[in-house]
Amino acid sequence: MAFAQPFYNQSSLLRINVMVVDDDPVFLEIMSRTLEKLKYRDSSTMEITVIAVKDSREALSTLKIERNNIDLIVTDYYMPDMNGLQLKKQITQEYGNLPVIVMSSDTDKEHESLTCGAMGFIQKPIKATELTKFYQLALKCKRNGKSTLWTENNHNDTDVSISQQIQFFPEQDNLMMTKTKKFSPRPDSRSMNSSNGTCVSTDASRKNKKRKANGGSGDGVESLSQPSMKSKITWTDDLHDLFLQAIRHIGLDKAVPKKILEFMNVSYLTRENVASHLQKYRQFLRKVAERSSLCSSNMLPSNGIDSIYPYPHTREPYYNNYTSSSSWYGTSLSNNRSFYSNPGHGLGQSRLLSNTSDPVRSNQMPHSYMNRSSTYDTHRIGSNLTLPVESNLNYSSQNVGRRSFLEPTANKTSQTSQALGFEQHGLSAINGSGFNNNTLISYGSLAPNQLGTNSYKGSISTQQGMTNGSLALNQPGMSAYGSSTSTQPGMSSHISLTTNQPGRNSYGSLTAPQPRMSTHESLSPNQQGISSYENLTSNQLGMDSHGSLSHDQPRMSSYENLTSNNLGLSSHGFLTPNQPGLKSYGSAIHNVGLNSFEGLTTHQPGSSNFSYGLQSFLNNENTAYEPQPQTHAQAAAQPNIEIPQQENLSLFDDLGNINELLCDISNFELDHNKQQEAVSTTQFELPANVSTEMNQFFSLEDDDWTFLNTNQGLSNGETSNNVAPETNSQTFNMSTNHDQEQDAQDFVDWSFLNPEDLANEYDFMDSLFNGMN
DNA sequence: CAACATATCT
DNA sequence: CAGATATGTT
Repeated sequence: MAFAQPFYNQSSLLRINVMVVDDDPVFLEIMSRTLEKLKYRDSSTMEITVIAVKDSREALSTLKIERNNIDLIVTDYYMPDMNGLQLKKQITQEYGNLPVIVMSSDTDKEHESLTCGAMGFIQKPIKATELTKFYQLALKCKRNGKSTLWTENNHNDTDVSISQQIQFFPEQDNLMMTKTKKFSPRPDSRSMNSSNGTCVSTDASRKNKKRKANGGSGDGVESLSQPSMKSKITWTDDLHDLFLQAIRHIGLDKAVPKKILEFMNVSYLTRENVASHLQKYRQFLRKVAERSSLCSSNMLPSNGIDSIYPYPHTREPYYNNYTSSSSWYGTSLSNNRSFYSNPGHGLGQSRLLSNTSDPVRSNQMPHSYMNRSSTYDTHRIGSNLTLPVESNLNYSSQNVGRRSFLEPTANKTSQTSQALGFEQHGLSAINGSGFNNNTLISYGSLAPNQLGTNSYKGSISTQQGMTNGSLALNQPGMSAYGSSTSTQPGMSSHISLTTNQPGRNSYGSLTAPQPRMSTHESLSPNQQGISSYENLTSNQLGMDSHGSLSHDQPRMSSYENLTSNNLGLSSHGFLTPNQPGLKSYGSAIHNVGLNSFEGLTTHQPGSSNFSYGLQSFLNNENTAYEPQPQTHAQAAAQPNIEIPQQENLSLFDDLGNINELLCDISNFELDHNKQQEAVSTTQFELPANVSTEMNQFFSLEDDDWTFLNTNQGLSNGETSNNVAPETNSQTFNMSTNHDQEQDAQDFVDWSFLNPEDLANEYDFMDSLFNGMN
């Protein structure tokens, strides 16, 4: 790698490595040269390296190799293939939260950039003097240990002088110890345990077990000449989503770090990383569970939930699923059980989940608010609380000046209250918010206990109302356009959802125990009353699927492959044995009482072909069980069966854009190993003769820069309008270049059903089947 | 001893 | 606080 050496060949040097990405070669060169010229005057103290790359692809491949050596990334917005923000997201996905500054002549991109997690935005053309700010930022990030791997050796002192900032590299560990007492390395604990305090061998092996920066297999090529790259990984939402997916997939009680790590398949993650995160996650869940049990009497009454999900059998698997665990999760869910099982008290969320025009949480959220904001639609079952994208994203007009984009914690109550008609609650923020606000709107991180919240980014528990970002536990009645995790009843989500989410509507992956949902992607077991457009597995009652289905799914309707023991199914694809009462439009074998429009094979009594099939099905011929061995291919083919195409399904990104789901999400996987091509970079060998004063580097002056999250790397300070799948593999691409739309829902959206339809199982199924016919 | 859980540190 | 690291346990 052509530029790698300069990173390592100095013994004590503050190195700043800036990567500039721009497809305009002229600008790129000017920019790079200027940056190089702005080297700090004392080149023995600070060394600046500019890596110039011409496009996003090259930027990513460079990062593969030098991820941990890049302190700052400056990217143009408009570039072919992938714009600067897409690049940012991709970087975040693959390498964590590196500081990215977006450049564009288009000031309209400023807000988008900051919303999407860019650390800064700068308008082209750029004055040379402004470029020093890049170094300020790079230094700041480096100092805070947010951006690069050198965190272990970094001070966190905010007032550290530049001389103290000097970085040492591992091959100078001895030097480091003598020069900076703070940095005395600890003995390796395992070696201490295992070898009576003799930490030499294991310490060495561990210390030098460098994770490869290029996203390789992580096989730990040891090289004493390389620095120990122990970066502080950032659990971005995307990464956390993957983590959650892993937990879902493995099973909550069986999810251990190693398995999670294997599932996640993220090259730069270590088992320790996962273990640490898992620990925090468990703590989080426990906290939420405790809160839930404490607050359940008035915050989240099961009344509303139960009244919508009246089937006891539906609720049951819910709780039984995890009771084996004696860990935190068992505790958590047992709490949840009581949480859901207790008779409700009619406050708040039950109204959200009910078909009533009464005020939702009348003590907190007047009906006028609901009407005015169009945020809630009380007539939707399961609270498909679709957010009006326009109103949420329209920062102009009357909301200007009322919203804070950059001040995450300010208590700006009543700033938006008038717009929301909501007294002194209802602030809005673009960045992280961490307080107990009612009805706030946030485009950044949100913390617990935020009722009626609307968020575009990481949000955690007990937020009732809605969100447009990541959601964690116990968020009833919400609508999410990002990831959502468990125990979120009555939600609508456009991305991944995990367990225990009844009455939901999802456009992404769903896992077990989610009754009465509608989804457009993969679903796993024990999901009753679900409607799905992709793969479904066993034990899903009353479903409607447009993808593969497996066992034990009574009363389903499917448009693709079905396997055995599916009672009362309707299928438009292949069916396998023992599916009584089916209706099929494709191949079917061993089916009892079915109605088929294509090839049927043996042991299909009471079945019918197209000429009279539908009627026979409606006549309930599965009760007239008469074996009628048939030759295959006997039935007439049913032409032009309308099968909803996966390609037509839509996903919504965090900002409400519709994204076409082009590929099967099951193909989605992280692949950090691809694209190993050589990195071509341009280095500029210019004399460092531009003297820039020290204080220039450390004083941020007010000008037309906008900075967001100078403490980059904090996951809650970041925003993004995309989620995991978007940024990753070739097999799952969503374009963000769609106009904002909201209503392209070419599927059976159960959330639009009348609540009474869902209150009765048969009515419910009728709705389903009628919809299919 | 690897892997896990938990405690503590930064 | 989030993530890393140390320590105890299986």
